[in-house]
Amino acid sequence: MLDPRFVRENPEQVAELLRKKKFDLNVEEIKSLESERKTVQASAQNLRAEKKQASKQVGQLIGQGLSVDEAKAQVAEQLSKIDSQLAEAEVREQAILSALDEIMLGLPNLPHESVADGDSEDDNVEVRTWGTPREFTFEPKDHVDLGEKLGLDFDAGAKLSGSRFVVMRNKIARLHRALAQFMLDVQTGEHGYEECYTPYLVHGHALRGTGQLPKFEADLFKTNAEEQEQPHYLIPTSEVTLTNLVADSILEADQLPIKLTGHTPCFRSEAGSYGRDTRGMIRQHQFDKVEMVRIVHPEQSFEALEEMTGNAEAVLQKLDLPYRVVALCGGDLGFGATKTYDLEVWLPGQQKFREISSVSNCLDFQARRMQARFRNPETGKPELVHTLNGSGLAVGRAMVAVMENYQDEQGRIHVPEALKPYMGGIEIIE
RNA sequence: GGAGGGAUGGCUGAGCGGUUGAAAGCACUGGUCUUGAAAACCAGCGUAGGCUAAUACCCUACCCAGGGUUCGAAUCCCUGUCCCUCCGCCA
Repeated sequence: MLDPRFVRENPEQVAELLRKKKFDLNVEEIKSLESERKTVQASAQNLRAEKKQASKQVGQLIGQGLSVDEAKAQVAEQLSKIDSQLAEAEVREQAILSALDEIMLGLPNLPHESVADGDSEDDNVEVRTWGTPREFTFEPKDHVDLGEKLGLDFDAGAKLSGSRFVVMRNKIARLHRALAQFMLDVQTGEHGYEECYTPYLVHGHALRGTGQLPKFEADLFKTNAEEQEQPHYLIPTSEVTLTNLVADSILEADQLPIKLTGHTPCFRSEAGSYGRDTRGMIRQHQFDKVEMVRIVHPEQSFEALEEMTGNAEAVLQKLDLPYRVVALCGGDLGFGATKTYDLEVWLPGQQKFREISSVSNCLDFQARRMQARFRNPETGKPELVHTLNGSGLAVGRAMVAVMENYQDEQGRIHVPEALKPYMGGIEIIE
């Protein structure tokens, strides 16, 4: 959430910035709701003050020896007048406040000044590339063709759960597990992240904290939808659980930065992407990811963004997979992010770079929703922290990249050097 | 699944339905004292909104959340969430 105060004091400026993100802010609506809020709130407050006075008077009269009924009678007429006015004022007040609240919760984060203009991923800016795509002496296959004989079974996934699910078997399943273990070891052992195991099901408030709710409910899987009970949602990423670990807390300055990582499955309904990437495991309803989250001092978030991007890159470099780093343009930037770098790995089967990691700085956008603060020693006051999150990396897509980049003419996969310690002696997947 | 207990300010922890936004202690901040520090003593110390030149007054709201009773609710009732104890079941 943006600072409501900033929004109402600078609606034009906010609208201008949000245009870069392709978000249309209705400035007039905000202005009129705001001015109405002020007048309604002021009158409701005055009425409450009067009512409070009257009630207090009853207490005082009783203290002076009047009976309760006599004391009540003294203020009855006055009170009934106040009550009817107050009831009306409160209805309006609540309607306006919830309308404003809904608008505020729906506003995306403001893009950083360094973010380029643009509508889609085609306008993202390449920052750097690493590695050289391998020259094949044969026609490289994509992971679906390669996986057919190796244990990557999309038909079995569909049989159990429908489209966009997969079953992995044998050495492919092992490779998938090895990748996750390897990534977790890199992030904990070499980059100082604390390993976490977190729930895969969360309450709505956690999703509200990181920004998936209320706006993106359609992208989530929801459980026990029967009314009454508070529903659980399957996490779309462990950014949700890792980041919300600091919700509703006031941290000491010396606890920062907090660096967390975890390996979890992620569940996405992929609403609105019916036609995209229907082949293979690029876009699944369930996939694994090793996530990185940092909770930092507000002055250090951009530095942390660069570092975290490097932390994700390290995994690709160790796997010797060519990739490029792009800075997302305004139109491609996510809801909570002010700036995002995507890592795109080279896929020989598609002859394309494909997203394998996304690292974002959310500033205080999530912290404000979560009420995650730290005590600033300079002011002695609690202030909002900054949060960042990034994939380090998406396990399924990393496996796709390994398969396609390490294939040979016979359709076998040669296990990358870095993964050998995790493969129990398996060097070739066939 | 069943039976109980609990949720109060940064923390611990009081709080007969009526000047209680809330005792006390700790922590923190300023001061006195001291060569300095500690101790001791004094004072201050929540958040948000409104008003305002103002981080000054004043007003309103907030004692887990949402409803309700009442002239008046931190205090009574209902629902939800979370935590704890016991029983049952269970990997």
